[in-house]
Amino acid sequence: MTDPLSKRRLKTWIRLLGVTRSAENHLREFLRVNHDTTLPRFDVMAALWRRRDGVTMSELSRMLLVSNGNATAVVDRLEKDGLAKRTQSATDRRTVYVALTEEGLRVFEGQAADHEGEVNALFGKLSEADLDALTEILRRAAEKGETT
Amino acid sequence: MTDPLSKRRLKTWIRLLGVTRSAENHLREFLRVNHDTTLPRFDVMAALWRRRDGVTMSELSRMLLVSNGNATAVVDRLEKDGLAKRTQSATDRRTVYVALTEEGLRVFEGQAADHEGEVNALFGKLSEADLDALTEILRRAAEKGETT
DNA sequence: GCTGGAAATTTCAAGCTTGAAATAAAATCG
DNA sequence: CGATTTTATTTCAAGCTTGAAATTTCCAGC
Repeated sequence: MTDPLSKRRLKTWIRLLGVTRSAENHLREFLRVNHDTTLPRFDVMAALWRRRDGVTMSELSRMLLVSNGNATAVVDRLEKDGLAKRTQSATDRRTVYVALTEEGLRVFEGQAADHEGEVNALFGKLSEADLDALTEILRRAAEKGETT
Repeated sequence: MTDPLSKRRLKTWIRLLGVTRSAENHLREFLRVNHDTTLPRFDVMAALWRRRDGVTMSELSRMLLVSNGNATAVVDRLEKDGLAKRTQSATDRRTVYVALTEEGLRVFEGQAADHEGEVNALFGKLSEADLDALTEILRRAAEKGETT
């Protein structure tokens, strides 16, 4: 039988997508204008910053929810610009660790502070209660289980 | 002065992005496997279906929150596959209307029913109250005003 | 120690996406 | 009217992204 909430879930998903895209577009423009960088580069650098002691390419693509090939391409470009570097694992010759360079670290930290400010402004209308509620709903949404 | 909620807003935004990407990845795979199509094509067709009496290229890209060049490229491919067609405006020779063809309409309606079912399953854990709350929070988030 | 399968990464083609520049047509206004 | 500006679309280069295939290395079981 058809779920009576089906249409509402679809509509809400479309709204969610709209808000997310809109915020992404805003942040993309912000990073481009103020830091001459792109969202994918920023995302990769953020992941590398969060795991400063080293990440493998696979972990990186899992963290960012993108394909392996994608991670390879973005890291290639960051490496070419001297912002990231690869290191072969000593114990497993298939594995490659990626990390920010000194410069990458410095550059990212400058971007990150600004980026946080922009996100804060973008979602300035959300109160603490909103954030709590949203977090809880997102947690439940991520369960992707059956209809209640 | 620094906003005490700033870090929480950032964290919530990252979660929101994670849930959205995860759902998009799932739906992309679903459309690929079951309907041999892609998310961007589906999105464009959905917009054309919603506005069956015709949309201009500009309206289309605004609806989807993508660049003009992007809309052009996707519509080009849909047109090549006989799923969409362009028509010159009679009154303004700059303007182009896009619409689904008969086949496009038929194909989309098949995909859409399935897609809705998949979204419903994906967010099956969200109750009606959750959907109400989420919609309200998203509405507020979209206001992008100052901190309260 | 072999051998077959699993895992980590890269490569590649095709499609997606942006932002800027180019084209063309319409609107504004002196 | 004619010049300027605005609007609609396309084109293009560069970067992003996927999914599949290729490579290399490790691991499990014989």
